[in-house]
Amino acid sequence: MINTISIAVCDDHTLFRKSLQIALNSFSRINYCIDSSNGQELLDEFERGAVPCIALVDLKMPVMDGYQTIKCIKSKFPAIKTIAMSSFDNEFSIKKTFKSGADAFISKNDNLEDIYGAIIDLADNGIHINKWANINLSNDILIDCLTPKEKEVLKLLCRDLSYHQIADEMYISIKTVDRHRDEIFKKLKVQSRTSLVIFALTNGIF
Amino acid sequence: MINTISIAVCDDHTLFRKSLQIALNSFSRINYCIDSSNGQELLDEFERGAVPCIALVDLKMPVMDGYQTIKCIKSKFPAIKTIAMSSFDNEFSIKKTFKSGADAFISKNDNLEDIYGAIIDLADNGIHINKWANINLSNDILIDCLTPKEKEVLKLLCRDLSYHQIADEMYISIKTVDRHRDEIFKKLKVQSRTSLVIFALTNGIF
DNA sequence: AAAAAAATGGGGATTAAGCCTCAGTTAAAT
DNA sequence: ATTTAACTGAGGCTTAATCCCCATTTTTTT
Repeated sequence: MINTISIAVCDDHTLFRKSLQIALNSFSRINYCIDSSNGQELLDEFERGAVPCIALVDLKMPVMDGYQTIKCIKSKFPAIKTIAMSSFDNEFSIKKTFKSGADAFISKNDNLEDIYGAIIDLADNGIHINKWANINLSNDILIDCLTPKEKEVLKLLCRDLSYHQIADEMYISIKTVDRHRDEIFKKLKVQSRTSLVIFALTNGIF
Repeated sequence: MINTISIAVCDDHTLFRKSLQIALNSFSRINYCIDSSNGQELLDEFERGAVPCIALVDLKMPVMDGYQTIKCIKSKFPAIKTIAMSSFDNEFSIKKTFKSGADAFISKNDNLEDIYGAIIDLADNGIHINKWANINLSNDILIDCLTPKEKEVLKLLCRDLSYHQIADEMYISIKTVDRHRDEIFKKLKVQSRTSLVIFALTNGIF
């Protein structure tokens, strides 16, 4: 057990990042806290030798999102414990987070004490039993039940491409695109691409 | 000029709200800082007598959004200076913010010093020349050029209602809905409701 | 009072979306 | 080796969306 804990905060919103940094520094056991505005920047810091005990990573970021960032950290710096932070506390985000190898998940609706609790747990025991972890991660949900091709079609549908354009992009026939769309609609229980876009954007899917 | 400044922070994300609160309290001239998670709660606090010098209000909140909240504050507690905070620093949000009667606009991409600067300006001089204010607020942009009826149609289009449903909702004919839509498309330069939804959601219009 | 902007809605046309069934092929899993 | 899941695509259909044109009435502005 280490008494002083070093932290890295990674979030694209400066106001949040800097505030959280100050807030965390007010806890006695946290001795210092670096910050960066995206995943790439964070990894660069680590390469330069500024390696913390724990990294707090926002999921929605430009350049390199939180999932990718956590994956990279886990492969290059396995000693660093990672905590994902997200505004979207739905099953999809949480599941994807743990699949990326994160050690904990914190919602932006949680309290500072929750995040500090996770930090302490990870620093002292290397593990944190997440309050979000039991949100039935067992049964497949929503986008997770989509096949690779269906996900690709979904992504293009949400970029407002027509069937024709999607067919061109994927080198398949319009009819196949239509079949994929049909499956997506049934699996996600929607009847229009508008619903799909609303779903994807409000849940932070892409 | 008052030496001690009291603040209220209103934001639905607990983690951000509490962090900002701690961060602001670290500035010597800020003596205390209350917080609430939505506009209604904030106004209730004010009614109860907890009236601060300055209110920091997030624009995107449940129950009552930032624009409405600022309007209410300005009508019921005109002495309180308001600063809007937003993740969306586009012309639309900024313009709408000042129309609501806000005294300043702060992007969540700004630094803590920016927000502290705005607070000091407002507390000492009652005015803050915003770095965002000169972002050509003069020429009409995007959604702002829509008529009231067009905005209503836009809102319903983004809720994935069909023309038929919109017509029913607004007590007008489908043909009129179609004409409104036509105008919206031309004004916002889009060709599909999907683009419209993407535009609205990624810019925090609704 | 005159002009401009907003709201209304009809006619009509093309295109895209959505929905269903069926069926062959390929790849993965048991 | 056989079942299962994924990918592929055809035919055909219905409805909704998109995009023109036009005209009238109401409201607002000048």
